[in-house]
Amino acid sequence: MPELPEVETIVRSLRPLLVGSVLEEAVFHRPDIRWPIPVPEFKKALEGQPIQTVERRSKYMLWNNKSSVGIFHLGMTGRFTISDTAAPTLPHTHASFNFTGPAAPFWIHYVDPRRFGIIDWDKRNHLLEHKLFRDLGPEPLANKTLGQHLFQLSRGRILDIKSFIMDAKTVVGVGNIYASESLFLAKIRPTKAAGKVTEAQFEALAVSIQSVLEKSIRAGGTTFRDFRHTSGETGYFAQQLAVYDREGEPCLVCQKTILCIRQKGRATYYCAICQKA
DNA sequence: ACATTGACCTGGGAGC
DNA sequence: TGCTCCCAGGTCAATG
Repeated sequence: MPELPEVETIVRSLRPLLVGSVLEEAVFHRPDIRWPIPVPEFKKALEGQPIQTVERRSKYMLWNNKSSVGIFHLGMTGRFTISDTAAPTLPHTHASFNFTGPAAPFWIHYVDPRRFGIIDWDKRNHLLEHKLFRDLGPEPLANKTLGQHLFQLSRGRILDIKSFIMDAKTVVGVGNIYASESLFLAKIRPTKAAGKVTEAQFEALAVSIQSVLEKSIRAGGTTFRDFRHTSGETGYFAQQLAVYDREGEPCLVCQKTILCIRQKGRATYYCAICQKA
């Protein structure tokens, strides 16, 4: 499932295709995924108009036309496929979007077996007040003050640092894989209370979050079970993971066994030797 | 305000 | 082979 690097990779691959193309028709094969899709409103706002920009905010992909924005979240198992036909090629295809433009007409299919994803829309100038966007924290990439932001926001918090950085109100885009990976890189124990993490540790953590996300984007995103690029290739960042999904295997730094614990029901991987503080 | 838990779904793999 | 159980990359809503 897509974390931030996967969504960024998908956005970069779809952008050249979509920008300047006209969304002729949006077809919804079922009216609800995670939540009901506002089908008539979406069609009215997006159909018949050229896409001006395609961007990512948090793990959402946004299709902007002159006045409206289409909002897409891929949940845990979502993907887009590109096709030259209207017929869905995969099971669990919940929506299909027909584009015309400079090149031949094409269809983008939205596929999400588990239906944890979201399709919505808003007026472009209202997006920041949208329920899904108004409480989001800052983007982690190209953010020079991330360390300070995390430090100040964490004072007094007893929540463990791993859950703290996974909360999108703290900072967006740090999912379960990259939370474990960045804490390992920064040598911070995942169970430590966020409020006890020092300013210097947060500076190191900010650097680690950024480097692990950027490295994954360069590699085309992590792939485990569900994520594929729109073109169908798998990403290959998984080969570079230091601790995630490596329970029982030796730490790449000290050779001690990698441990797996649960925090808020989610698996956390770490090295007890390298992550003492 | 903050912390914790449950809920939403399907599919794949492990174990019997 | 077939059944059951457990797990999965997210995040919102409801509850203390």
